[in-house]
Amino acid sequence: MRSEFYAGEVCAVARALIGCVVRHGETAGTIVETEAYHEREPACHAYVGRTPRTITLFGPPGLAYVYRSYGVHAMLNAVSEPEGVGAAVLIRALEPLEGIELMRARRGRDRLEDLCSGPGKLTQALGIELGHNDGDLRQGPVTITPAVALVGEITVSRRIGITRAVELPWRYSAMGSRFVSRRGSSLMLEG
DNA sequence: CATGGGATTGACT
DNA sequence: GTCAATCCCATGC
Repeated sequence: MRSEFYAGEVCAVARALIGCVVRHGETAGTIVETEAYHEREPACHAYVGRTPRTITLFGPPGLAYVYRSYGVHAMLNAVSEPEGVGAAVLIRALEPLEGIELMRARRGRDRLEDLCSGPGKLTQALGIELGHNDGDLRQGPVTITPAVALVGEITVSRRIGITRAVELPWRYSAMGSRFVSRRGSSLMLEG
């Protein structure tokens, strides 16, 4: 991934990440669902400004922002937009690609569709933890690399699981993929 | 220092 | 459909 890739407008980055590959150790998956978050809207953690929690979001583009959700799950984001702007793309679902047996062991599930079809599931399947916060997604240990296969049509819809700025159509998913997360509005606002 | 709220998931009714 | 688990950290006193 070229270094300026993540410096672009966060929704463009979220769309462009569909089809790219997330890898950690021997596990990897193709991104099929993302959401964009930006400091100017209240659903974004960076909305409150720079705090110990959000400082990574204001760092250079291409960093991993990993935080704990509901005290249980780790969430993986790609810091986007130029340094100084708090924005990131939440990686919400992957199509399992490599290390599937290890994913099954970590998840305690067998079905391929149950391994990475949600932001908390994919971090568990790939072994991504809070300690990966602030890491460089171009260097590893957690990496994102460009799409290898042709990327099909992308569906745009509203973000899932938030209570503020719910109207923004900032969720992107691979049309027809059986590996996307299942919850939330299925309203399609754009092809 | 005490409190409260999640960018979720899985089990259960 | 409902609900608890569980912890980081922003906020307010």
